[in-house]
Amino acid sequence: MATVCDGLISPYLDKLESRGPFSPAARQAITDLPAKLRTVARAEDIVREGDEPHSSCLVHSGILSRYKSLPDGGRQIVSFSIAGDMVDLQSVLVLVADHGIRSETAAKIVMIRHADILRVASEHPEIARALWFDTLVDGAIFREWTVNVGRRDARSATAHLLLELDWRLTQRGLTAGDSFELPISQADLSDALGISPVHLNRTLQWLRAEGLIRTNSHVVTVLNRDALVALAGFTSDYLHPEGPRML
Amino acid sequence: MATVCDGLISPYLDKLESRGPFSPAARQAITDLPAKLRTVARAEDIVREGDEPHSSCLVHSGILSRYKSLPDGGRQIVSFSIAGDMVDLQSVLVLVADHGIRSETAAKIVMIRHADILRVASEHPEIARALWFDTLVDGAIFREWTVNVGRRDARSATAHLLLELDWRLTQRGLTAGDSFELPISQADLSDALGISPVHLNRTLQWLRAEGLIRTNSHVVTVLNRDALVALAGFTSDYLHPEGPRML
DNA sequence: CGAAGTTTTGAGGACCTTCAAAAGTTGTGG
DNA sequence: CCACAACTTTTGAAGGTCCTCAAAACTTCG
Repeated sequence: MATVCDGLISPYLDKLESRGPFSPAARQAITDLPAKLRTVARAEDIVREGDEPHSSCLVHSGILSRYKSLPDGGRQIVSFSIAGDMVDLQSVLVLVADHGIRSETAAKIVMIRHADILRVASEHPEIARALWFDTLVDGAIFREWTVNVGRRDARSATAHLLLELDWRLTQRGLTAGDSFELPISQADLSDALGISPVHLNRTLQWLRAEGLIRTNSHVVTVLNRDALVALAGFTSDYLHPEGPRML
Repeated sequence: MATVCDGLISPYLDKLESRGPFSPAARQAITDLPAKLRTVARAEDIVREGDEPHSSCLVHSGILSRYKSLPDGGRQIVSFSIAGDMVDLQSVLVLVADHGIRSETAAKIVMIRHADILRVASEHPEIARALWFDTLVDGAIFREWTVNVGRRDARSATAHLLLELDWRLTQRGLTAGDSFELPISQADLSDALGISPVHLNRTLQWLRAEGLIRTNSHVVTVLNRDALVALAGFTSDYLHPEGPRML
């Protein structure tokens, strides 16, 4: 189930370096982080609310969700994590998990111990800054998500979610032209949008009928990007591709 | 308009120290941060989307909001900041603001330059860790906000917002028994809840009629806390009063 | 091929919105 | 200190978005 390998961190290192260079020493410290690869099935809980995890995880492949549960059994997904994302940097400093992490698809994840993350962060201020920045972009995504469920109707919210995923997947080279895989059921997607599965289904039908998207067995194709962007009111600004302030 | 004074940082220092002690040197470094007091009127923009601010601000008194605007003129408030909160730690590392900051009431704010924050953070790893933790709690509040607008109906969402404010104000000693001041118009509150002003008005009337709260010229009194907590599904866990992991 | 899960369809109803106007409150200047 | 203007809260009514329940059609997988 869990094996120790080299090079497991490189997707995350790539992501951090796309935002600015590291010194050779810092680069090496990240590469040398002890990491364990773990394979998880679809719909598996990785962290439950109330847990006190001792590791963060990096997505190697697949899609994870971060979600909060409600007393009535409802679930609100607050973000999706894709390959190259460090999930739950939160738990490095916050002892008790206030939200759950679950695999929405079968996935491979890389476990990295908090103690090791804290060590490299304190030894290399540039790493501390990169991790802090990553946390800040996380926050920006949460804010946009709030706008999505709070102020956009189902059509533009759905369009916005698809465009965010498309944009982030493209950043990692995980799209093929205007198409990307999204092997997530409508029921789970509706938990991300704060709407009912039935209504999401009708919304998707409308997006297809308008010629904005096509879906084929969990492959989404953007057919009319301009119209979709206009409907969603999407800009990638909040994802901060420009990277952190450099000193 | 702007004056340099001593002791302006102490409310924030108190907040950070409530989560764990600092070394004397770190404590002094925070106290010595150059700060300027600024008085702002109600409904004044402090940061606009697209700005590149060079300072973060600490709330000395009053309430600020962080919000995102929509193409159609709509507005979604994603959090309120009260006395002792450091607002926009985000902009320390993120150059371009992806959201606005506005005074919801008349307020006094303390401006602290990013360069100074970065300096003390890099000189004192314990400060860097405290600021990172603060950012993580910020993220937790955004997530809960997403749940509020996404999965709770107007009644429980409103109850939840009031309880969050009550809890945070109590932490700072800004409540009087079960009452606290909330000098914010219903129109602005509805922007925080993602509902229309008219519907918020009816929701507040319902909360009053049920005997859960009383409102008197912008003073909110919690009359039946147990029922309000049950309605909202509120716990303070996500606000992480326990503080960060200690090494 | 059967079982389990997922998507789709239908219908009725609840929640929330919009528009418009009245009633109440606050702030300011004469 | 009152009068007026501006703003905020409240009320009413009609309509749209979205929800729930329930069942049928379609996929996927063992």
